[in-house]
Order: sequence, then C-alpha cells, then structure tokens
Amino acid sequence: MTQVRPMRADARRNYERLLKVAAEAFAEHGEGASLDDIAKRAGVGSGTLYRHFPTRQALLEAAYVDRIEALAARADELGETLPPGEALVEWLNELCAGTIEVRGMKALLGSAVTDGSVAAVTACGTSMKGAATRLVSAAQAAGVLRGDLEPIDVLRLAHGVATASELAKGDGTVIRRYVGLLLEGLEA
Amino acid sequence: MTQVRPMRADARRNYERLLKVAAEAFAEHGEGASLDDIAKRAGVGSGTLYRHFPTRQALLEAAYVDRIEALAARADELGETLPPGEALVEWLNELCAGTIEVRGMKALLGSAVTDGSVAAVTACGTSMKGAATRLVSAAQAAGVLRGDLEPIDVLRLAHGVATASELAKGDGTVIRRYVGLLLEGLEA
DNA sequence: GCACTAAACGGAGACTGTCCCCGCTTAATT
DNA sequence: AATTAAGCGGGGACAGTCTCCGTTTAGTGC
Repeated sequence: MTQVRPMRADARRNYERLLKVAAEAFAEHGEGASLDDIAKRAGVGSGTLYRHFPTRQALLEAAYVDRIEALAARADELGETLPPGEALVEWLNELCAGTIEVRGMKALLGSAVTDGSVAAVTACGTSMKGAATRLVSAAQAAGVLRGDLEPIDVLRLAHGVATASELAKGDGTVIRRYVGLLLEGLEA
Repeated sequence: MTQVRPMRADARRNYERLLKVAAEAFAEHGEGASLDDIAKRAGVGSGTLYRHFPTRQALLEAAYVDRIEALAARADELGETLPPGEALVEWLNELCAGTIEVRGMKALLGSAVTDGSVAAVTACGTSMKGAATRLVSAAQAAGVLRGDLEPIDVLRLAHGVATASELAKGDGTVIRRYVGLLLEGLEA
C-alpha cells in the first residue's frame, strides 16, 4: 500500500534527516517554523522537502506519528493495569500534557480529531480514535462514564481542556485540575 | 489618557473605515486576513493602517471591542433576569457561540484570557473578567457553582469548550451539549 | 566494471504577506 | 494666506511558501 519499490538510499537518508530536524524545529519555534529553514538545516534543498512532505500538515504528522502512536499505546497499557475510571483519568492527563508540551502537536491533533479531515492525518486519527474507543467503552461498561458519550466527544473535549490549560501559561498543575473538572461532568 | 488633541478629521475617517473593512475581512478570511489587503480595500496605504494599529492583535481587538463589550454587557443582563445558575449557563453558551461564529475572535479572546497578556488587549480582558466575576460570584453565592473556581478558570474553560465545539464542524447543537457537560463538572 | 535510466536532488525565482521609512499632502490654526 | 505638524501612502526590504526544471546519482542489466 505504501511503495511498490523500496526508497532509494539517498532518498531514505534525506527523509529521515528531515524528520529529525523538523521535530527539533517545531519544538523550538512552534508549528509555524520556517519550512525552508528546516530544509536548510537538514542540508537539502527546499524542493526535496516539499517532495517528501507536500504540506506542513504532512511534515507535522510525520514528525510526531511516533509520539502519537505512543500515546495511543499508552491508552491500552493504562487500560490493562488500572480500573477503567482511573485509566481514563490518567490517559486524559497524559494526552493533554503531551498536546501542550510538544508545541505544534496541538494543530495536528486538532485536525486528527476533526471528522472528514485531510487524508494525510487519517492514520493518526485512527489510532487515537481506536485508543479512545477502548477506554471509553470500558469506562462506560464499568458504569463510571455517561453512556451518551462518543469517543470523539471525549477527544474533542480533551483537546479543549488542553487549550484551556495552555492559557494558564506556566502553571503545570492546572492540567490535572481542569481534567478533573471535566471528568466530574462526564461521570455516569 | 488617550489623546491630548482630538484626532484630525481625515485620521478619524480613515480609522473608522479601516475598522469597518477589517471586521468584514476577518469575518471572511479568518484572523489571518491580509493586512495590506485590508488597507487597500479601505482605500488607504498600508502605512496608515500600521500607524493606527501597530499589530494584527491591535486591529483585531479594535474591530471586535464592541462585540466583546456586548458579550460582557449581556452577562449583566442575564444576571439580572435569570437565576444565577441559569444565567451562567446561558452566558457561557452565548460566549462560546460568539467565539466560534466570529472567526478571528478566538485568538483575541484567548489572549484576553491569558494572564499578563499584551497591554493592547487589557481593555477587553478587563471587561470579560469583570463580567465573569459577577456571574461566577452570584452562582457561587447561590450554591450552584463550586466555590474553588476563579472567574479566570471559567473563562479559560469556556474557551476550551469553544475550541472543542469547533472541531465538530457544522454541528451547531454541539456547543450546548459541551457547555452542559462542562457545567455538570462545575456544579457545587 | 560500465553504460543506462529513472529517481531524486537542489536552488533559482515567482509570488504573497508583513512592516518600516520618509518625502509629500493637507487640516487646523493665526 | 501663511504656517506647521499630523497624517498620508506607496515603494521597498525582508521573510516565507511552493514550483519548476536542469543536473546529479543510485541502482540495474550486461
């Protein structure tokens, strides 16, 4: 489904360099980091960057897929080790923290959560939705979460809480507080 | 505190034209609308625009002050005609709807809500915080809202809910739903 | 090894947007 | 009518995005 031919060696090299540099650049300058600058820092021409990643979104996604997959995997891990309610609380906390910590990931997760989003972010969106679905269903089955909630609602609201927490610049404790408040509203 | 001299007639004329055009442009193209284009549409040079409004934020604020003041005023209106709890619900609904409806206002309100924000947005921030404080205090006094909430928390969370609702493109009913969920978490 | 070819490169350049600067214009004042 | 400073406005430097196309090079068959 991906490539018929394997990538040429130089192409693969550049691809990975770009990814590494991009992650640094986004972390440093936020999601608005200059793409030409990223290309330059990776020692390639801008043409090369745009060939590999046609849009900023595409690069953003590629740079953070692993991080997002890790968050999704974490959901399952928590789901196995904690009772459903606590697993959900903890996951939402980590999700929000991650969203804020990695500057630029917010825009990415936002579009991953949006329905009918760009094809580029589908992979991420699917992982997150899958992870959310499992935790949400478990919590609902255990009777600790309202039954009228869809997983997508939970993801959207988490995104909202992350945004809200971000407005309280520098106060790290606020995330847990706001997640806590949100969850009281979502309890069964 | 504002001007020692009154503004020259042509200056005032341009100022108001810019404001009007800017509101249209932001509504049409979102908060990223081209400033030079706004200047052109208003029939002035870009220098004139930048003299009146040194930053995008400044223009954004000026274009929407009246709208924000209206929202703040609405808080008092609701506070007088409805019981505290319902007033708060209704106000948050209108606030979120307004935030989403007027594209570009989100960024503005965001910085108005942020502590230690730019001087430019202080006026808006003050109105909103004042309005929020009155509604929140009343609701707390009536025992329908948790006592450990600051008005700024409520504003931040409202902003978060607006963001969350926005992710559900096109579904207008979702705002009330999400505001409702939030408020269940904030109840005393 | 060598020649061949398609994949990949890269940077010039067109375009758009931001923002400042400074010579010119004009409203207000006497 | 003369004066003057507030205000004007567009030219231009700069930064970013994205494309096009001539050049280079990895991989392959002989």
